[in-house]
Amino acid sequence: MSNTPKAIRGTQDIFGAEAEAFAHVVETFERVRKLYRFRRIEMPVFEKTEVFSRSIGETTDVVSKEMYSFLDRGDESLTLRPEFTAGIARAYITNGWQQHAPLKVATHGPLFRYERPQKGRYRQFHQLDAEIIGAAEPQADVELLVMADQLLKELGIADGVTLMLNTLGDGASRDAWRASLVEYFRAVQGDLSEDSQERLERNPLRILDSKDPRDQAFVAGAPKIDDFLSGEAQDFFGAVTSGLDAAGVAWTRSQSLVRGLDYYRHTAFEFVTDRLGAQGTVLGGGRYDGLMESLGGPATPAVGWAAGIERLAMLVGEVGPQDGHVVVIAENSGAEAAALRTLKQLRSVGIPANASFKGNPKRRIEVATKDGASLLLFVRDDDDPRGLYNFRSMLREGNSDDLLAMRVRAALGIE
RNA sequence: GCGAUCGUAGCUCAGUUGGUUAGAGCGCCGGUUUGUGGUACCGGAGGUCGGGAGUUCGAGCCUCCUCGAUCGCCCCA
Repeated sequence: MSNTPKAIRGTQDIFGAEAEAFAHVVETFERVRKLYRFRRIEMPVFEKTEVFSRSIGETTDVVSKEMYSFLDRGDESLTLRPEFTAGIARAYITNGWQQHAPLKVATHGPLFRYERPQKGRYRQFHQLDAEIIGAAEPQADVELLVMADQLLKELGIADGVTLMLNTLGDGASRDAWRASLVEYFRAVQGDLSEDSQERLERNPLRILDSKDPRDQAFVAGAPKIDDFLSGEAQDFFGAVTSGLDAAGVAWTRSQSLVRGLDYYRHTAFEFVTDRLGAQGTVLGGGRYDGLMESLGGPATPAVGWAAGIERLAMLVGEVGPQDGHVVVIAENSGAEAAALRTLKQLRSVGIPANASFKGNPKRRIEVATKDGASLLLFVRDDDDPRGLYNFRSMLREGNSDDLLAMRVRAALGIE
Protein backbone atom coordinates (compact mmCIF):
# COMPACT_ATOMS: atom_id res chain seq x y z
CA MET A 1 0.00 0.00 0.00
CA SER A 2 2.58 2.52 1.07
CA ASN A 3 4.72 1.87 -2.00
CA THR A 4 1.80 2.10 -4.42
CA PRO A 5 2.19 5.24 -6.52
CA LYS A 6 -0.46 7.85 -5.85
CA ALA A 7 -2.55 9.48 -8.53
CA ILE A 8 -1.19 12.76 -9.83
CA ARG A 9 -2.48 15.80 -8.04
CA GLY A 10 -5.48 17.29 -9.76
CA THR A 11 -6.35 14.15 -11.69
CA GLN A 12 -9.47 12.15 -11.04
CA ASP A 13 -10.51 8.53 -11.15
CA ILE A 14 -14.17 8.82 -12.01
CA PHE A 15 -16.53 6.01 -11.09
CA GLY A 16 -20.14 5.27 -10.31
CA ALA A 17 -22.74 8.01 -10.42
CA GLU A 18 -20.17 10.64 -11.35
CA ALA A 19 -18.96 8.59 -14.28
CA GLU A 20 -22.54 8.08 -15.44
CA ALA A 21 -23.19 11.82 -15.25
CA PHE A 22 -19.98 12.48 -17.16
CA ALA A 23 -20.99 10.03 -19.90
CA HIS A 24 -24.46 11.54 -20.01
CA VAL A 25 -23.00 14.98 -20.70
CA VAL A 26 -20.82 13.66 -23.49
CA GLU A 27 -23.63 11.63 -25.05
CA THR A 28 -25.97 14.60 -24.95
CA PHE A 29 -23.34 16.79 -26.55
CA GLU A 30 -22.80 14.25 -29.33
CA ARG A 31 -26.52 14.11 -30.01
CA VAL A 32 -26.94 17.89 -30.11
CA ARG A 33 -23.83 18.42 -32.17
CA LYS A 34 -25.23 16.10 -34.83
CA LEU A 35 -28.53 17.96 -34.77
CA TYR A 36 -26.65 21.13 -35.65
CA ARG A 37 -24.51 19.34 -38.20
CA PHE A 38 -21.18 19.94 -36.54
CA ARG A 39 -18.57 17.51 -37.83
CA ARG A 40 -16.66 15.41 -35.36
CA ILE A 41 -12.90 15.86 -35.24
CA GLU A 42 -10.20 14.19 -33.18
CA MET A 43 -7.19 16.21 -32.13
CA PRO A 44 -3.77 15.32 -30.72
CA VAL A 45 -3.39 15.75 -27.01
CA PHE A 46 -0.04 17.48 -27.43
CA GLU A 47 1.34 20.02 -29.86
CA LYS A 48 4.48 22.03 -30.35
CA THR A 49 4.61 24.55 -27.55
CA GLU A 50 4.50 27.49 -29.93
CA VAL A 51 1.03 26.48 -31.12
CA PHE A 52 -0.22 27.66 -27.75
CA SER A 53 2.28 30.36 -26.88
CA ARG A 54 1.77 32.22 -30.15
CA SER A 55 -2.01 32.02 -30.22
CA ILE A 56 -3.08 32.28 -26.59
CA GLY A 57 -0.54 34.96 -25.74
CA GLU A 58 2.79 34.79 -23.95
CA THR A 59 1.69 36.99 -21.10
CA THR A 60 -1.44 35.06 -20.23
CA ASP A 61 -1.41 32.93 -17.11
CA VAL A 62 -2.26 29.89 -19.16
CA VAL A 63 0.92 30.16 -21.18
CA SER A 64 3.25 31.73 -18.66
CA LYS A 65 2.62 29.43 -15.74
CA GLU A 66 0.03 26.76 -16.35
CA MET A 67 1.25 24.69 -19.27
CA TYR A 68 2.59 21.18 -19.05
CA SER A 69 5.57 21.64 -21.35
CA PHE A 70 8.48 19.28 -21.82
CA LEU A 71 11.29 18.43 -24.19
CA ASP A 72 10.82 15.19 -26.06
CA ARG A 73 13.71 12.89 -26.95
CA GLY A 74 14.41 15.00 -30.01
CA ASP A 75 14.76 18.12 -27.85
CA GLU A 76 11.58 19.60 -29.20
CA SER A 77 9.43 21.62 -26.82
CA LEU A 78 5.98 20.06 -26.65
CA THR A 79 2.96 20.94 -24.53
CA LEU A 80 -0.07 19.01 -23.37
CA ARG A 81 -3.01 20.97 -24.77
CA PRO A 82 -4.38 23.50 -22.27
CA GLU A 83 -7.31 24.18 -24.61
CA PHE A 84 -8.76 23.02 -27.91
CA THR A 85 -8.96 26.12 -30.03
CA ALA A 86 -5.27 26.65 -30.79
CA GLY A 87 -4.77 23.07 -31.90
CA ILE A 88 -7.85 23.15 -34.08
CA ALA A 89 -6.63 26.37 -35.67
CA ARG A 90 -3.28 24.75 -36.36
CA ALA A 91 -4.98 21.74 -37.90
CA TYR A 92 -7.18 23.98 -40.02
CA ILE A 93 -4.12 25.64 -41.50
CA THR A 94 -1.85 22.62 -41.87
CA ASN A 95 -4.52 20.36 -43.37
CA GLY A 96 -5.96 22.86 -45.78
CA TRP A 97 -9.40 22.70 -44.21
CA GLN A 98 -10.03 26.10 -45.79
CA GLN A 99 -11.62 24.16 -48.63
CA HIS A 100 -14.45 23.24 -46.27
CA ALA A 101 -15.07 26.73 -44.95
CA PRO A 102 -17.23 27.63 -43.26
CA LEU A 103 -16.35 24.60 -41.22
CA LYS A 104 -18.38 23.51 -38.22
CA VAL A 105 -16.47 21.12 -35.99
CA ALA A 106 -16.87 19.62 -32.55
CA THR A 107 -14.75 17.51 -30.26
CA HIS A 108 -14.24 16.68 -26.63
CA GLY A 109 -11.52 15.26 -24.45
CA PRO A 110 -8.92 15.96 -21.77
CA LEU A 111 -7.03 19.24 -21.34
CA PHE A 112 -4.16 19.98 -18.98
CA ARG A 113 -3.42 23.00 -16.90
CA TYR A 114 -1.05 23.28 -13.94
CA GLU A 115 -3.40 25.01 -11.53
CA ARG A 116 -4.28 24.69 -7.89
CA PRO A 117 -7.06 22.08 -7.81
CA GLN A 118 -10.39 22.96 -6.26
CA LYS A 119 -14.04 22.32 -6.82
CA GLY A 120 -14.73 22.00 -10.54
CA ARG A 121 -11.10 22.66 -11.39
CA TYR A 122 -8.57 19.96 -12.11
CA ARG A 123 -5.16 19.65 -13.70
CA GLN A 124 -6.49 17.13 -16.12
CA PHE A 125 -9.99 18.28 -16.95
CA HIS A 126 -12.38 17.65 -19.80
CA GLN A 127 -14.19 19.90 -22.16
CA LEU A 128 -16.73 19.85 -24.92
CA ASP A 129 -15.73 22.09 -27.79
CA ALA A 130 -17.51 23.53 -30.80
CA GLU A 131 -16.08 25.89 -33.43
CA ILE A 132 -17.18 27.52 -36.65
CA ILE A 133 -14.16 28.46 -38.71
CA GLY A 134 -14.11 30.67 -41.76
CA ALA A 135 -17.34 32.48 -41.08
CA ALA A 136 -17.24 36.22 -40.46
CA GLU A 137 -21.00 36.52 -40.22
CA PRO A 138 -22.78 37.10 -36.92
CA GLN A 139 -25.09 34.24 -37.83
CA ALA A 140 -22.21 31.91 -36.94
CA ASP A 141 -22.07 33.38 -33.43
CA VAL A 142 -25.81 32.96 -33.13
CA GLU A 143 -25.70 29.38 -34.38
CA LEU A 144 -23.11 28.47 -31.77
CA LEU A 145 -25.01 30.13 -28.95
CA VAL A 146 -28.30 28.55 -29.94
CA MET A 147 -26.61 25.17 -29.91
CA ALA A 148 -25.09 25.83 -26.50
CA ASP A 149 -28.48 26.90 -25.22
CA GLN A 150 -30.12 23.72 -26.48
CA LEU A 151 -27.37 21.59 -25.00
CA LEU A 152 -27.93 23.08 -21.56
CA LYS A 153 -31.67 22.65 -21.92
CA GLU A 154 -31.32 19.03 -22.92
CA LEU A 155 -29.07 18.45 -19.95
CA GLY A 156 -31.85 19.89 -17.82
CA ILE A 157 -29.68 22.57 -16.25
CA ALA A 158 -30.68 25.64 -18.25
CA ASP A 159 -32.76 27.03 -15.37
CA GLY A 160 -29.79 27.68 -13.12
CA VAL A 161 -27.59 29.04 -15.87
CA THR A 162 -27.65 32.44 -17.56
CA LEU A 163 -25.96 33.61 -20.71
CA MET A 164 -23.77 36.65 -20.13
CA LEU A 165 -22.93 38.41 -23.37
CA ASN A 166 -20.56 41.17 -24.35
CA THR A 167 -18.64 42.48 -27.31
CA LEU A 168 -14.99 43.39 -27.33
CA GLY A 169 -15.32 45.12 -30.67
CA ASP A 170 -13.01 44.65 -33.61
CA GLY A 171 -9.25 44.93 -33.23
CA ALA A 172 -9.19 48.72 -33.45
CA SER A 173 -12.10 49.18 -31.03
CA ARG A 174 -10.59 46.79 -28.57
CA ASP A 175 -7.18 48.48 -28.66
CA ALA A 176 -8.65 51.95 -28.18
CA TRP A 177 -10.80 50.75 -25.31
CA ARG A 178 -7.88 49.01 -23.71
CA ALA A 179 -5.70 52.13 -23.94
CA SER A 180 -8.45 54.19 -22.37
CA LEU A 181 -8.87 51.68 -19.55
CA VAL A 182 -5.17 51.70 -18.82
CA GLU A 183 -5.19 55.48 -18.65
CA TYR A 184 -8.24 55.50 -16.40
CA PHE A 185 -6.95 52.89 -13.96
CA ARG A 186 -3.41 54.25 -13.95
CA ALA A 187 -4.78 57.45 -12.43
CA VAL A 188 -6.07 55.51 -9.43
CA GLN A 189 -3.44 52.82 -9.45
CA GLY A 190 -2.53 53.18 -5.81
CA ASP A 191 -6.07 52.49 -4.68
CA LEU A 192 -6.47 49.29 -6.68
CA SER A 193 -5.96 45.83 -5.26
CA GLU A 194 -2.51 44.34 -5.55
CA ASP A 195 -3.81 41.87 -8.11
CA SER A 196 -5.23 44.62 -10.24
CA GLN A 197 -2.09 46.71 -10.10
CA GLU A 198 -0.43 43.69 -11.58
CA ARG A 199 -3.22 43.27 -14.12
CA LEU A 200 -2.81 46.86 -15.20
CA GLU A 201 0.47 45.89 -16.79
CA ARG A 202 -0.39 42.49 -18.18
CA ASN A 203 -4.10 42.22 -18.71
CA PRO A 204 -5.98 45.45 -17.93
CA LEU A 205 -9.33 44.19 -19.21
CA ARG A 206 -9.33 41.70 -16.38
CA ILE A 207 -9.64 44.45 -13.81
CA LEU A 208 -13.23 44.79 -14.94
CA ASP A 209 -14.31 41.45 -13.53
CA SER A 210 -12.24 41.66 -10.35
CA LYS A 211 -14.05 40.49 -7.26
CA ASP A 212 -12.13 42.82 -4.99
CA PRO A 213 -14.34 45.61 -3.61
CA ARG A 214 -11.45 48.06 -3.84
CA ASP A 215 -11.51 47.60 -7.61
CA GLN A 216 -15.23 47.49 -8.04
CA ALA A 217 -15.56 51.06 -6.84
CA PHE A 218 -13.62 52.18 -9.91
CA VAL A 219 -14.98 49.63 -12.35
CA ALA A 220 -18.39 51.27 -12.33
CA GLY A 221 -16.97 54.49 -13.72
CA ALA A 222 -14.52 52.90 -16.11
CA PRO A 223 -14.67 53.56 -19.87
CA LYS A 224 -17.25 51.41 -21.59
CA ILE A 225 -16.55 49.40 -24.72
CA ASP A 226 -19.73 50.80 -26.24
CA ASP A 227 -18.09 54.21 -26.50
CA PHE A 228 -15.29 52.81 -28.61
CA LEU A 229 -17.22 50.52 -30.90
CA SER A 230 -16.92 51.28 -34.59
CA GLY A 231 -20.16 51.39 -36.54
CA GLU A 232 -19.31 48.03 -38.00
CA ALA A 233 -18.69 46.48 -34.64
CA GLN A 234 -21.95 47.89 -33.33
CA ASP A 235 -23.83 46.42 -36.26
CA PHE A 236 -22.17 43.08 -35.70
CA PHE A 237 -23.14 42.95 -32.06
CA GLY A 238 -26.64 44.12 -32.92
CA ALA A 239 -27.00 41.29 -35.39
CA VAL A 240 -25.89 38.77 -32.79
CA THR A 241 -28.33 39.99 -30.15
CA SER A 242 -31.27 40.22 -32.53
CA GLY A 243 -30.44 36.75 -33.79
CA LEU A 244 -30.54 35.42 -30.26
CA ASP A 245 -33.85 37.14 -29.65
CA ALA A 246 -35.27 35.65 -32.84
CA ALA A 247 -34.12 32.20 -31.77
CA GLY A 248 -35.58 32.62 -28.30
CA VAL A 249 -32.28 32.48 -26.46
CA ALA A 250 -32.30 34.56 -23.30
CA TRP A 251 -29.18 36.66 -22.70
CA THR A 252 -27.89 39.33 -20.37
CA ARG A 253 -25.52 42.09 -21.38
CA SER A 254 -22.43 42.18 -19.24
CA GLN A 255 -20.22 45.18 -19.88
CA SER A 256 -17.51 43.75 -17.69
CA LEU A 257 -17.32 40.33 -19.30
CA VAL A 258 -13.92 39.97 -20.93
CA ARG A 259 -11.83 37.09 -22.11
CA GLY A 260 -8.47 36.24 -20.68
CA LEU A 261 -6.92 35.04 -23.88
CA ASP A 262 -5.50 37.49 -26.37
CA TYR A 263 -7.12 36.19 -29.50
CA TYR A 264 -10.71 37.16 -28.80
CA ARG A 265 -12.60 39.83 -30.78
CA HIS A 266 -16.21 40.92 -31.00
CA THR A 267 -18.56 38.49 -29.30
CA ALA A 268 -17.59 37.15 -25.88
CA PHE A 269 -19.92 35.08 -23.77
CA GLU A 270 -20.19 32.87 -20.74
CA PHE A 271 -22.97 30.71 -19.42
CA VAL A 272 -22.64 31.13 -15.66
CA THR A 273 -24.22 29.60 -12.59
CA ASP A 274 -24.01 30.40 -8.90
CA ARG A 275 -24.37 26.75 -7.92
CA LEU A 276 -20.75 25.82 -8.43
CA GLY A 277 -18.98 28.08 -5.97
CA ALA A 278 -16.11 30.02 -7.43
CA GLN A 279 -16.04 28.05 -10.66
CA GLY A 280 -19.22 29.56 -12.01
CA THR A 281 -18.50 29.52 -15.73
CA VAL A 282 -19.91 26.41 -17.25
CA LEU A 283 -19.52 27.23 -20.93
CA GLY A 284 -17.61 30.08 -22.47
CA GLY A 285 -16.16 31.35 -25.67
CA GLY A 286 -16.26 34.00 -28.32
CA ARG A 287 -14.99 35.15 -31.65
CA TYR A 288 -11.30 34.85 -32.41
CA ASP A 289 -10.76 36.50 -35.75
CA GLY A 290 -7.09 37.19 -35.06
CA LEU A 291 -5.96 33.73 -34.09
CA MET A 292 -5.18 32.15 -37.45
CA GLU A 293 -2.81 34.96 -38.39
CA SER A 294 -0.92 34.62 -35.14
CA LEU A 295 -0.17 31.04 -36.20
CA GLY A 296 1.01 32.15 -39.62
CA GLY A 297 -2.17 31.30 -41.47
CA PRO A 298 -4.41 33.44 -43.65
CA ALA A 299 -6.76 35.87 -41.95
CA THR A 300 -9.67 33.64 -41.00
CA PRO A 301 -12.67 34.64 -38.95
CA ALA A 302 -13.89 32.08 -36.43
CA VAL A 303 -16.02 31.61 -33.35
CA GLY A 304 -16.12 28.87 -30.78
CA TRP A 305 -16.88 27.78 -27.28
CA ALA A 306 -15.82 25.21 -24.77
CA ALA A 307 -17.65 23.76 -21.82
CA GLY A 308 -16.31 22.01 -18.73
CA ILE A 309 -17.62 18.47 -18.63
CA GLU A 310 -16.96 18.07 -14.91
CA ARG A 311 -18.86 21.26 -14.14
CA LEU A 312 -21.78 20.26 -16.32
CA ALA A 313 -21.80 16.81 -14.75
CA MET A 314 -21.95 18.32 -11.27
CA LEU A 315 -24.98 20.36 -12.26
CA VAL A 316 -26.67 17.40 -13.90
CA GLY A 317 -26.34 15.39 -10.69
CA GLU A 318 -27.79 11.90 -10.67
CA VAL A 319 -28.78 10.75 -14.10
CA GLY A 320 -32.12 9.01 -14.35
CA PRO A 321 -32.48 5.30 -13.68
CA GLN A 322 -31.10 2.96 -16.27
CA ASP A 323 -33.30 0.64 -18.25
CA GLY A 324 -34.13 -2.52 -16.37
CA HIS A 325 -31.82 -5.41 -16.91
CA VAL A 326 -31.80 -9.16 -16.50
CA VAL A 327 -29.36 -11.08 -14.37
CA VAL A 328 -28.79 -14.64 -15.49
CA ILE A 329 -27.84 -17.19 -12.85
CA ALA A 330 -26.90 -20.78 -13.48
CA GLU A 331 -28.58 -22.94 -10.83
CA ASN A 332 -25.70 -25.37 -10.82
CA SER A 333 -22.47 -25.99 -12.62
CA GLY A 334 -24.23 -28.18 -15.19
CA ALA A 335 -26.18 -25.16 -16.37
CA GLU A 336 -23.23 -22.88 -17.03
CA ALA A 337 -23.21 -23.52 -20.76
CA ALA A 338 -26.93 -22.91 -21.05
CA ALA A 339 -26.54 -19.70 -19.07
CA LEU A 340 -23.87 -18.45 -21.45
CA ARG A 341 -26.07 -19.24 -24.44
CA THR A 342 -28.94 -17.41 -22.80
CA LEU A 343 -26.86 -14.30 -22.09
CA LYS A 344 -25.74 -14.15 -25.67
CA GLN A 345 -29.28 -14.52 -26.97
CA LEU A 346 -30.56 -11.72 -24.78
CA ARG A 347 -27.77 -9.33 -25.58
CA SER A 348 -27.92 -9.99 -29.29
CA VAL A 349 -31.46 -8.64 -29.40
CA GLY A 350 -30.58 -5.63 -27.28
CA ILE A 351 -31.73 -6.71 -23.84
CA PRO A 352 -29.28 -5.53 -21.15
CA ALA A 353 -28.13 -8.60 -19.28
CA ASN A 354 -25.54 -9.41 -16.68
CA ALA A 355 -24.18 -12.66 -15.36
CA SER A 356 -23.86 -13.53 -11.71
CA PHE A 357 -21.33 -16.28 -11.37
CA LYS A 358 -19.52 -15.69 -8.09
CA GLY A 359 -20.25 -17.59 -4.92
CA ASN A 360 -23.16 -19.79 -3.89
CA PRO A 361 -26.70 -19.26 -5.24
CA LYS A 362 -27.70 -17.10 -2.31
CA ARG A 363 -24.69 -14.93 -2.78
CA ARG A 364 -25.39 -14.60 -6.47
CA ILE A 365 -28.85 -13.37 -5.77
CA GLU A 366 -27.57 -10.81 -3.31
CA VAL A 367 -25.10 -9.49 -5.83
CA ALA A 368 -27.79 -9.30 -8.49
CA THR A 369 -30.02 -7.38 -6.11
CA LYS A 370 -27.36 -4.82 -5.42
CA ASP A 371 -26.70 -4.55 -9.12
CA GLY A 372 -30.26 -3.30 -9.45
CA ALA A 373 -31.56 -6.19 -11.51
CA SER A 374 -35.24 -6.01 -12.33
CA LEU A 375 -35.46 -9.63 -13.42
CA LEU A 376 -33.61 -12.75 -12.36
CA LEU A 377 -33.43 -15.60 -14.79
CA PHE A 378 -32.34 -18.90 -13.30
CA VAL A 379 -31.03 -21.36 -15.82
CA ARG A 380 -31.27 -25.09 -15.13
CA ASP A 381 -29.75 -28.13 -16.78
CA ASP A 382 -30.84 -28.78 -20.30
CA ASP A 383 -32.67 -31.89 -19.25
CA ASP A 384 -34.25 -30.60 -16.07
CA PRO A 385 -37.90 -31.77 -16.03
CA ARG A 386 -39.05 -28.44 -14.63
CA GLY A 387 -37.86 -26.68 -17.76
CA LEU A 388 -34.81 -24.67 -18.59
CA TYR A 389 -35.80 -21.31 -17.12
CA ASN A 390 -37.16 -19.95 -13.89
CA PHE A 391 -38.19 -16.30 -13.84
CA ARG A 392 -38.21 -14.17 -10.75
CA SER A 393 -39.25 -10.55 -10.81
CA MET A 394 -37.31 -8.20 -8.57
CA LEU A 395 -39.76 -5.34 -8.70
CA ARG A 396 -42.31 -4.82 -5.98
CA GLU A 397 -45.09 -3.55 -8.14
CA GLY A 398 -44.09 -5.14 -11.34
CA ASN A 399 -45.62 -3.19 -14.18
CA SER A 400 -42.57 -2.05 -16.05
CA ASP A 401 -40.79 -5.35 -15.70
CA ASP A 402 -43.65 -7.21 -17.38
CA LEU A 403 -42.45 -5.63 -20.58
CA LEU A 404 -38.92 -6.76 -19.91
CA ALA A 405 -40.07 -10.28 -19.07
CA MET A 406 -42.09 -10.39 -22.28
CA ARG A 407 -39.10 -9.31 -24.30
CA VAL A 408 -36.97 -11.93 -22.61
CA ARG A 409 -39.51 -14.67 -23.31
CA ALA A 410 -39.72 -13.60 -26.90
CA ALA A 411 -35.95 -13.52 -27.26
CA LEU A 412 -35.67 -17.02 -25.83
CA GLY A 413 -38.59 -18.36 -27.81
CA ILE A 414 -40.69 -19.46 -24.82
CA GLU A 415 -44.28 -18.86 -23.84
C1' G B 1 1.67 31.22 -6.72
C1' C B 2 -1.22 33.08 -1.83
C1' G B 3 -4.71 32.10 2.46
C1' A B 4 -7.89 28.87 5.53
C1' U B 5 -9.69 24.04 7.13
C1' C B 6 -8.70 19.00 7.09
C1' G B 7 -6.06 13.79 6.45
C1' U B 8 -7.79 7.36 11.94
C1' A B 9 -9.89 0.19 8.81
C1' G B 10 -12.62 -0.47 1.57
C1' C B 11 -16.54 3.78 2.92
C1' U B 12 -18.63 7.41 6.73
C1' C B 13 -16.77 8.67 11.25
C1' A B 14 -15.73 8.12 17.27
C1' G B 15 -11.34 8.44 19.78
C1' U B 16 -12.14 12.14 26.44
C1' U B 17 -6.70 17.77 29.65
C1' G B 18 -0.87 13.03 25.41
C1' G B 19 -0.85 7.17 29.24
C1' U B 20 -1.71 -0.11 29.10
C1' U B 21 -3.29 -4.95 23.26
C1' A B 22 -6.90 2.09 18.48
C1' G B 23 -13.23 1.60 18.31
C1' A B 24 -18.42 1.84 15.84
C1' G B 25 -21.73 1.58 11.69
C1' C B 26 -21.84 0.17 6.72
C1' G B 27 -19.21 -2.90 3.32
C1' C B 28 -16.32 -7.48 2.63
C1' C B 29 -15.48 -13.00 3.81
C1' G B 30 -17.53 -17.51 6.35
C1' G B 31 -21.74 -19.73 8.85
C1' U B 32 -26.93 -20.35 10.99
C1' U B 33 -32.09 -19.03 9.92
C1' U B 34 -34.93 -18.49 5.14
C1' G B 35 -40.31 -19.86 0.59
C1' U B 36 -33.82 -19.97 -4.36
C1' G B 37 -33.17 -12.82 -2.62
C1' G B 38 -33.93 -7.53 -0.11
C1' U B 39 -34.83 -10.16 7.25
C1' A B 40 -32.46 -11.67 11.79
C1' C B 41 -28.42 -13.77 14.35
C1' C B 42 -23.21 -15.77 15.07
C1' G B 43 -18.16 -15.53 13.72
C1' G B 44 -13.88 -13.58 10.84
C1' A B 45 -10.38 -10.77 7.99
C1' G B 46 -8.78 -5.75 7.55
C1' G B 47 -5.42 0.06 10.35
C1' U B 48 2.79 0.78 11.41
C1' C B 49 -3.73 6.54 12.97
C1' G B 50 -1.16 10.32 4.89
C1' G B 51 4.55 10.35 5.05
C1' G B 52 9.11 12.13 7.66
C1' A B 53 11.56 14.45 11.74
C1' G B 54 11.17 16.45 16.70
C1' U B 55 9.36 17.40 21.98
C1' U B 56 8.22 13.79 26.01
C1' C B 57 9.27 8.50 30.57
C1' G B 58 5.21 7.96 26.95
C1' A B 59 1.79 10.92 20.94
C1' G B 60 -3.65 9.23 16.77
C1' C B 61 -3.85 13.48 20.03
C1' C B 62 1.82 18.90 20.87
C1' U B 63 5.81 21.32 17.18
C1' C B 64 8.16 21.57 12.31
C1' C B 65 8.64 19.78 7.30
C1' U B 66 6.36 17.21 3.36
C1' C B 67 2.39 14.96 0.30
C1' G B 68 -2.73 15.10 -0.59
C1' A B 69 -7.96 16.73 -0.17
C1' U B 70 -11.50 20.57 0.48
C1' C B 71 -13.01 25.93 0.29
C1' G B 72 -11.59 30.83 -1.15
C1' C B 73 -7.90 34.31 -3.98
C1' C B 74 -5.76 34.09 -8.73
C1' C B 75 -6.90 31.95 -13.47
C1' C B 76 -10.28 29.73 -16.44
C1' A B 77 -14.54 25.92 -19.02
